[in-house]
Amino acid sequence: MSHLSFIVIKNWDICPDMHQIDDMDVRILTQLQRDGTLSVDALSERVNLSRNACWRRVKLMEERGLIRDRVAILDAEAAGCGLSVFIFVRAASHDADWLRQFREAVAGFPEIVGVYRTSGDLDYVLRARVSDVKAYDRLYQRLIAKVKLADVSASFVMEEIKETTQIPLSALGRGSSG
Amino acid sequence: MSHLSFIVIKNWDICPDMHQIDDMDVRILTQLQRDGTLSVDALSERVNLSRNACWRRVKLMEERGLIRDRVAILDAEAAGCGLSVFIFVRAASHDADWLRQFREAVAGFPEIVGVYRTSGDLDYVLRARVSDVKAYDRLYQRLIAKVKLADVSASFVMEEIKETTQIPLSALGRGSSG
DNA sequence: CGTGAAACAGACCGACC
DNA sequence: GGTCGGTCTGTTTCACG
Repeated sequence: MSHLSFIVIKNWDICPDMHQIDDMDVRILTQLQRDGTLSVDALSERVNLSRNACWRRVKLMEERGLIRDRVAILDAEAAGCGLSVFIFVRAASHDADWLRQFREAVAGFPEIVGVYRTSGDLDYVLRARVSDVKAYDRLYQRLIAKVKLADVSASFVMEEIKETTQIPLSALGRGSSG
Repeated sequence: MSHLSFIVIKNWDICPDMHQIDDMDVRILTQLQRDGTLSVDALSERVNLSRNACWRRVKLMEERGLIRDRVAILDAEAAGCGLSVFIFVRAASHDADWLRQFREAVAGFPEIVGVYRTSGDLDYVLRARVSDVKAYDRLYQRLIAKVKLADVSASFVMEEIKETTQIPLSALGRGSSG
């Protein structure tokens, strides 16, 4: 496997307009996922490419939407949102109207930082960030007031063992460390 | 409640060195959580503060670790990691040695982007990003080969309804929209 | 906190090999 | 893809009110 130095993107036969990511792109993206403040100069040095070629690649990946955005990541604890909660939800009904209502509800709560429909088409996993259990309860009350839910159960995060925004690029074509 | 315009940080009586975040800081952080590429100039204009004062606040919050880092956020789909999975795990044993082993294992897998110990002290929620179900199975096999686990169940994400890195600052002192 | 300014770094974008 | 060099924008740090 090690003679394959390029990365194979899934769906490239289905999506012909999807562009290939090569090894150099992976190196650049790996750096930018770690530190988005890197100057093109510093970046080009780390990935072993000229300033200009590096800049062109970054711009291209930004245009294509591969690099979606650059943001500041805050310390949740220091920002007063030290309590993270997973909320497991079962839909009260199955129709499009309910889903629309649910979408609008969760979109309106900044405390809810993630909402995922999971396999089964009935279950949802939510993630919220609040200051404490009292704040969670207020969120819960406001949520169920806006949308009908069957079976809501919360799991409070005691410890964040790992948490990263980095999409795993090194594990695409081959096995990763493990 | 609406007469309280300042933000109350939890634990400020426990952590006397923790600094207060005022309304202006919240405005700045809100902007930077949305767009980390904002120049100090553009930022100061949006939050209604002078260039220099704005710059001083940003630097201070960076020093204090409130602004943990600035990173590039990639499009997972375009990066070939379109499948997101929640993995629910029960620990096989309860001792410190197992936990150490578990920590090291998950740290070594870039596909595993989140690991949370949840209330009960026995349950863990993991989140992984992989290219497809086959890649998930490979990850699963490698994971259970490294660490003993009881009850592993996976939930595949069919749809990401909401996903943000923004810590909810506006919902700290008062109720948020909802 | 605000202004202004100066010195420097970095982004951006040609032209060319 | 690499190099050169220009312009312009943005950062960083002054001094001063």
